[in-house]
Amino acid sequence: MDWRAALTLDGMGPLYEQVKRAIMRPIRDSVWKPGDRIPPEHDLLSHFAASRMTINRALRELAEEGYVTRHRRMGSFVAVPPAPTAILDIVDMATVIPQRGQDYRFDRMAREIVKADPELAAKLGVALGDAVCRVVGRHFADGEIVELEERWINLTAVPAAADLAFEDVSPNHWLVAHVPWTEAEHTISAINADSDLAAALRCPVGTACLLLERRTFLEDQVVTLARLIHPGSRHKLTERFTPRT
Amino acid sequence: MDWRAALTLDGMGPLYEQVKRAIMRPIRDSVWKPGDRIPPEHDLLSHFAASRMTINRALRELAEEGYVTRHRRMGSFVAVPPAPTAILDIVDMATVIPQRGQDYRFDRMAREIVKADPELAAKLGVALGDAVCRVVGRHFADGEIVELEERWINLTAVPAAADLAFEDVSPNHWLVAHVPWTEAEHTISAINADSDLAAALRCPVGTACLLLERRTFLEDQVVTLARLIHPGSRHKLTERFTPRT
DNA sequence: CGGCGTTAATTGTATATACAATACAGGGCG
DNA sequence: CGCCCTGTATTGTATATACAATTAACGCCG
Repeated sequence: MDWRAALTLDGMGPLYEQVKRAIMRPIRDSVWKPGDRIPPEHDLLSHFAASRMTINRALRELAEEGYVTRHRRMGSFVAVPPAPTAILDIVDMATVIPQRGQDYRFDRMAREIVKADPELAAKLGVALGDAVCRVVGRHFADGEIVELEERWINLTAVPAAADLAFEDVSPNHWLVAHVPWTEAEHTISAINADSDLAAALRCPVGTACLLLERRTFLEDQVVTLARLIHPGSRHKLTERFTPRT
Repeated sequence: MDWRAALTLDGMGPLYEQVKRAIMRPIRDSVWKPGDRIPPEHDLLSHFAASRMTINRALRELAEEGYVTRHRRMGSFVAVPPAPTAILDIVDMATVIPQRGQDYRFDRMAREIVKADPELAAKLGVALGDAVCRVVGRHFADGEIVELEERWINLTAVPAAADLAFEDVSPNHWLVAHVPWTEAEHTISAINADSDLAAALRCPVGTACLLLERRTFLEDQVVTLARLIHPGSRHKLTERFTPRT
């Protein structure tokens, strides 16, 4: 019954939006965790002194947005956060591979702090000579190389990364957990493996590889730059979407 | 007043969803074009014999989904579709290349009506032996080969395609202009050019190429299947997007 | 104890109604 | 003519109410 103290209206905007925010607050703050029960409409209705249609609209929209799930007779619950699987979404191998029941391992090959040369400075949007953390490593699934990751981190935007070794945890995995972002830019192309790449991927020279370059932004500032390379024939990436006609 | 004939309910599912589909039909079929006025709630209400809340919910959700725009006192209008620039969106070379100031040409290499073999039938979701139109052609920009298109069209879903030669206009261009769709599925991979592909693209054997396979759906029915192949080193595809949360 | 019908809690949809907010349209008036 | 004021069409939100659908829980009965 103590949920009543946590759910307060903020008096701004339409009532149904206030109710949405009131319910999102304990969800955002992890006071209510995935699977937890949300009070039924009838209780919220009396608590907020609103009509059921208003409460229903708030919960229905939260359900459409994926934050809660609802079932007749059973009630409403905090949703489990969706696993990101779409291609160009942030795919974190450390999360995806175990989900497929495979054994995951990250193998760091290099890590250094470099000063930005003109090309890197332009791509990262930093000043010439600014410190950038560069990490190279491989992602394994059941012992097979799934992805080669070459990563530059803007230490001006993410100073905490300077103290990390990235020996067992990939930059990708650490970044998605610790650094917020607002926008991402992707470039996909196909390249032939040169001798260095072939050695790193343990594939024949000349093999067609899928190269995904990603720049991640936080409010117009480039946070990080990644080159993710997949041995082409083996790994396909799919997504499905609906048009925004 | 002739809009009344075009707006019919289909009797399936909740009323507000039927109303949504009824309104989407003329929008999807371009009978109502961007900027066109949608009848006000009051008129729809009497036409469908529904309450205003139901009509309002249908239109409100269509607005949230980006298909219509609404303004108090002014009414509801068909939304102008956002310019399709994203990578995996429908990219029509015949549109994009002239926009870049380059000279565009389509060169048809083959066209045939085939009967679906088991693999094709499965991919297109048609019965074994159903008629399928297959077209192969190349897209040129300033005389250079930019894309090889191999296309299968489900003639059950798009019978009109049986009468077209696709000599100068690509299947892609014709389809985006004439055939509505609701969903698309993409698979991206990298392949090495074999001798046939190398000949078609006029590139060395073994060149890494970007292969984009696209299945386009209209209400769970596969309309068309495309294999779009780009010489990898030269052509990159980019998109930019914001996270969902 | 097990199967089966009943009840009840909860969400899903629909209607009728009301008032507020917005912004165009038209008229009165200087 | 230009300005303001009011009327009005249209969408936005809120309430009260009703019935349908789903399914867990209960209780009855063999």
